[in-house]
Parts: sequence; structure tokens; C-alpha cells
Amino acid sequence: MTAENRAEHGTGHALGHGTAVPLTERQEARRRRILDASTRLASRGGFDAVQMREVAEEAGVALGTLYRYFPSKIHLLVAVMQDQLRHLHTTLRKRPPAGADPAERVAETLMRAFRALQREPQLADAMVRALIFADRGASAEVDEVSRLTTAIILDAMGTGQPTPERLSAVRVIEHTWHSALITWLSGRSSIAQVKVDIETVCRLIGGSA
Amino acid sequence: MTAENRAEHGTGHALGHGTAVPLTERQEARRRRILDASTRLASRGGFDAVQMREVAEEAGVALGTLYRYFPSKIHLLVAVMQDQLRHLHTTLRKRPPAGADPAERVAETLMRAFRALQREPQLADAMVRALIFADRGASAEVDEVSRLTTAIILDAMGTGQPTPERLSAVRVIEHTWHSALITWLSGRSSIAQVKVDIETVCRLIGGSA
DNA sequence: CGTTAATCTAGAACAAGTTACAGACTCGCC
DNA sequence: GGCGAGTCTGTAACTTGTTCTAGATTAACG
Repeated sequence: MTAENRAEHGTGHALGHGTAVPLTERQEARRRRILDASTRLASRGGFDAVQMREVAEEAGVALGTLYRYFPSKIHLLVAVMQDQLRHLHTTLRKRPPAGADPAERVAETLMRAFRALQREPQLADAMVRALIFADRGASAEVDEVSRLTTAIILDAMGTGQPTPERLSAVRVIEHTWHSALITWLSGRSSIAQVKVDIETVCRLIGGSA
Repeated sequence: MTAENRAEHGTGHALGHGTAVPLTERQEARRRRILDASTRLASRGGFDAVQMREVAEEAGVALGTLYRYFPSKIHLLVAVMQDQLRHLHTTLRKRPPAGADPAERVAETLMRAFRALQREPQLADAMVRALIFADRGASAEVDEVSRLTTAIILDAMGTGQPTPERLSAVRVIEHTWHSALITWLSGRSSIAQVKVDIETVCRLIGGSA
């Protein structure tokens, strides 16, 4: 293993997961093309439209290569979500929420994220469905998403070192956030209802913790 | 359409959904055999082990028949969940939670349900994954599950006519419940952590609503 | 009973995720 | 420049959810 990369498993599989495997420039480019192709396809037709063969073709890589970079469709879409969350996080850092108390700021932040998702409902569908459907095999990647989400919420709270209490609160907020998104995506609750749910959890939880 | 039933669609498809289509005794039996076979398979290997061909074989029906009764694997597993929830509900009615205030009783109820799921983690996996992965095509069936869950929680609260406030609270509790289960099932949080999450949401939400 | 519409069965066929493999290619190194 | 390890490509095969079809079976009704 001296060429384009050194994988972390003896099997010679799995690229770019875990910790900082240095990627060639061409590999970095491939990875990006794959993520972009997935995002494009997801934006059009949601979860079902992200078909591995199509992703591979659009990205200009062989199917086997796609699977080397992302060992399953779930991994792929979770990676897309990480991508989007990182965008969101930097955007939010530039224009932080302006609410008076932490609960308001968190609610505002989540509603901003929600509006972004509403602009790309199909993409949201693909990402969120992948996220929650992920099984143990993708837990590391999903954990990263969770870390990013937590960071965003804590940033919005803006109260410095979080207490254990606060961390519990953030967990509940995240649970509500994900589950509310699901009900919206599957057409079982309205945008207004999601808004209410988010505001409810932020008010009640954020207020007391 | 005069034989074993009269379906509700012109296509002659979809059996036993929507409103009270009277089923023959043999049809009722088939339906039950299918649900039982699914439950058995799910208990063994979780979501992935519920394979439509196997379900059909174990239940002694043809594959096409299985699909007539349950138009997708998701529908099937959501029906299994309805089944289990109905069991749980009647069990709970017999031995209602004993906590002093509503929040405690809800937490106790959910923890009891959680312990039941821990006894059959694979079955839990199958049911919960199906539930959250369900798309618009199964929203009616998922709504029924939601109705059942809400009823169980409201029963545990035991405070008669729920106020709109209280209903919002129950929504947040349900969101947290589902999402916490997911994190547990996918190995991203411990049993203890789920317990904390449930208690947190019940305390904070149940207390103030 | 016989008719008839609907259901059920058995099995093939199709779709999309995943795996496997042989050969071409690339990179770092001598 | 050539070597060797590791990649990438193209393609076929396999798996499992889903659909389709032709024929056997069943149930209600006269």
C-alpha cells in the first residue's frame, strides 16, 4: 500500500473513513464529484433517486470505486448530510441568531435550518431518511452528524461551557428535531406543526435547563 | 366482487386497509399467520431477516397474496407494530403506572415499554426502523401507530381531557421516544442514556405542560 | 349444482443495492 | 525507465423487494 492511499483495514477496503487518511488530489476530486453527483440526484428525486449506478455514472467513476469510497448508499447520504451541515455551520457562524435568550436563539437557528431544508425537500428526504435508517454499520458516520448538530445547537445557545443538564436538554432537542423532520417528510405533519414542535421543545427544555 | 371480499379500489387490490373491510374467516386467519410469521422472523434477525419470500413461506401463502394483504414490507412491519402496541395498551390498562404526578407516570410507562423492547431487541429493530423509514405511501398506517402511542401516553398522564398545551407536550415526548429508540437500536447510545433522555423529556415537558 | 367474479398459488421477471473479478492504470521507488 | 503494490474500470452475478401472469380454487347467488 504505497500508491494512492493506505487504507486502514487489512482487507484493502474502505477509503477515507475513520481518521485522516491522506487522499491524493485526484482522489479528493473523485470524492467531491461523487458527493456532488449524489446531492444533485437527491435534490431531484429524494432518497429513491439516488441510485448507486447513476451516482457512479454522473460522477464518472466505476461502481466498484463508488463503493470503495462509500461502502453503502447510507454511508454516502450521511456523508452528504455532513457536507450540508458543515456549510450550515459556517453560514451560521457568520450570521448568528439574534434572540434574547438561549431558547429563542436555538429555536431561531433550527427554524433557519428548517427553511433551508424546505427549499430542497427532496434532498432533505434523502439525507434524513438515510440518517435515521442507518444501522450499526454506519454509526461512526452518524455520530459525526450528531456531533455537528450538537455543536450547532450549543453555538446557538451561546452559553459557554455547557452543564450536564444543558447537554441533556440538547439531546432532547435533537431527538425532537429529527423526529419532527421525519413526520414532515413523510407527509404526516405540516410545516406549521413542525414549527410548533420545535418551539415547544426549545421553550420548555431550553427554559429550564 | 362478491367472493371473499370487496376491495375498495377499482384495481382489485389492497386488502384490509382503510375502513373495516369485512374479512372472511380464512382471510382473517391468513392475515394472522402472516403477522405471526413476520413477528417470528423479526424476533430472530431484525429488519433484514423479515424477507418477503420467507414470510410468505412461513405463513403458508403465496408471495402475491402476501402483497395483497400488505402492499410493502414497511406496511407489514408497521402492522406488526400496531399489533404489539395494542397488546401493550391492554396490558397497561390492567396494571397502570403508579407514579405520583403525570410526568412520573409517563416516564414509568415508557420505561416499561422500553424494557419490553429490550427483551426482543431484534423485533424492536424491525418495527422501529420500518416505522421511521415509512414514506408517504404508508402514512395512514403510521398515523394509526401514532394514535395508539398518543393514547398510551395520555392514559399514563391520566389527567382527563388534554389541553392543547398537553398535546404539544405529548408530541415532543413521542418524538423523543422514537428518536431515542433509534439511537439505541443503532448502537449509538446506551440503555442508560435512553433512560435519561426519557426521564429528561418527561420531567421538563410533563412538568410544565 | 353451475356460473361467475374475485382470490389464491406458483413461478417467472424486473429493479436496485451490493459483491466479485479480470484487466488496465498510477504512484512511489529503485 | 521499470517494478510492484495498490487503484480504478467495466461488467457480470447475486440478493431481496416488488410486479406480473396464467391457471387452480373459492365463495356467493341463482
